[in-house]
Amino acid sequence: MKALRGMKDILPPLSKKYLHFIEQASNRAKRYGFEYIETPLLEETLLFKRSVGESSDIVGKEMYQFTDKGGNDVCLRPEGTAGIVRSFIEHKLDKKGGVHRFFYYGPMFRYERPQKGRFREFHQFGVESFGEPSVYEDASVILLAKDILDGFGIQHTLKINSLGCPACLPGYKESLVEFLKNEEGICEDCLRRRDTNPIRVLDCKNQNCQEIYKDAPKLPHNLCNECKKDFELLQQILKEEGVEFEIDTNLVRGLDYYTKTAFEFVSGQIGAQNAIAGGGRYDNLVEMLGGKPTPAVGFAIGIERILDLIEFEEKREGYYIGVMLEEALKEAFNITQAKRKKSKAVMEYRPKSLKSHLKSADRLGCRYAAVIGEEEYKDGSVWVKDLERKEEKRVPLKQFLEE
RNA sequence: GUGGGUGUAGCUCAGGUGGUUAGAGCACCAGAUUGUGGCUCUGGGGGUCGCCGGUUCGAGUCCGGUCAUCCACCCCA
Repeated sequence: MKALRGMKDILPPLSKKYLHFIEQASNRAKRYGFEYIETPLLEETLLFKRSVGESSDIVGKEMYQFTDKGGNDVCLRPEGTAGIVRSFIEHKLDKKGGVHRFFYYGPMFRYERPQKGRFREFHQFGVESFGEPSVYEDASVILLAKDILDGFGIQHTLKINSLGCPACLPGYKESLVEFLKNEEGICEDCLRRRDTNPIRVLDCKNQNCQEIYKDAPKLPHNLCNECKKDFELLQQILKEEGVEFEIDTNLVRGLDYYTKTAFEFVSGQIGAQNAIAGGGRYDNLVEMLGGKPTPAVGFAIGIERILDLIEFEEKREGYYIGVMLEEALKEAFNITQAKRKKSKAVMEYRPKSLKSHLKSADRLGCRYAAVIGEEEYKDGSVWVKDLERKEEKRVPLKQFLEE
C-alpha cells in the first residue's frame, strides 16, 4: 500500500519543521489580532462554485468532487477562504457587525499533476479579516505575511495590483474585451477567457499573448476614484513601512472573488511553482454567498513551498536514560517517568554498554545521558553526562531527580 | 490533460555487446576499547533489481505494456 499520487506523509524530521512553522506563523497572526478558526475539509460543491468561480481552473477541473452516501454533491476543499466565509455567515457574524479576524491552517486538495512545490494534498496557513474596509487592513495583512516570511529569513518579491470594484471593474472588462476583439493571434485559452473571465487573459503565460497585451488597457489605469485612492494609499503605507514591492498590472489571481487589492509573494528559489503566498481583498464574497455585505481581506501561504526554503535545527534537549544491567530497569523507568513531568526523557529498555548508550543518546538529540551501571545500582546513584559541555558526574538519585 | 527524465539495499548510486551465489559508499547492529558519543579499524544483518508479460537454454541487462516518481507546460499556495 502506498499513499495516493500527489499525497505525502509528513514524518520527522520534516514534521518538526512543519510544527515549528505553524507555531511561529500562529504567534505572528495572534499579534495582529487574528484568532484560530477551523472549518471542515469537506464542503458542499456549490460553495466553491459560487465563490472561487466556475470559470477558474480550480473549480473547473481540479476538485476532488463526489456524491456522498446521502446523495449530497460535496468536495474536498481546494482552498481555505470559501469555507471560512460560509462559517462566518452561518454563525451570523455578518449581522453581529464589528471586525472579525481569523487564522487557519490545514490540508487543501486539488487534483493536479504533481510537480516540484505542487501536490494534490498540500497545506496552507492563512488569515481572513472581515468587516474592515480600510486599506490599512490590506496593508496589515500584507505586513503580517511579510513578517512571517521574514521571520524565517525567506527571500521574496512582493507584487501588488488593484483589480477595482463593481464600480470600475465592469467598465474595464468591457474595454479589455473590446481590445481583444480587435487583436489577432491570441491563444485558444485566452479566447475562452475573453468570454468567461476576461481579466484572466492578463496573466496568460503565452509569450505571444503577452506581446499583444502590452498595448492592452491596464487595470490600475482604469480604477474609479475610490479604488485609485486606496491603491495609492496602500503603496504609500508600504513605502513608509519600508516594504519593497513592485506593481504587476497583470496580477489578477486565479480565484474569481478578489476585488481591489491583489498581492502575491514569489520566491526565485523553489522552481516553477514560485508563489509562496497570495491574497487580496474580496469585498463582495460574503454577499455573494448570501450574507450581509461585508468587506474582507486575507491571504494564504503554501506551507510545503515555505518548508523548502527554511532551515530548522533542533537543539539538544532533555534526557536519555539507560541501564547496563537488567536489575536496574525498574529504577530507571521510575526516574524516566519522574523526569517527564518537567522535560523530555527517552529511555532505552535494553541493557547495554556505556558506549552504546552514549551513541544512542547522541543520535536521539538528547542533552544529557543518564546511565545506571553496576556501581550506581549498588549505591543508589546515577551517572550523568552533559553531551554538549562534555561534563560528567555521579549524583545520588534524589539529587538527580531534583535537578 | 501534454511532454521529457528516472525506477537495483533504509539513503546515494555502480552493474560495456544477456551468462554461475547482484556490488560499493553512507546508515544500522556488534566487536576492537569487558564504564565514555561524533573519529578509525574489523565483522554482521539487510535486495520479489517497481510490476506484468514477451524474446531466450538463460533477463537487473533486450522488447512491449503498466504503475510510481521527478522536472517542465498548464495552473496556483
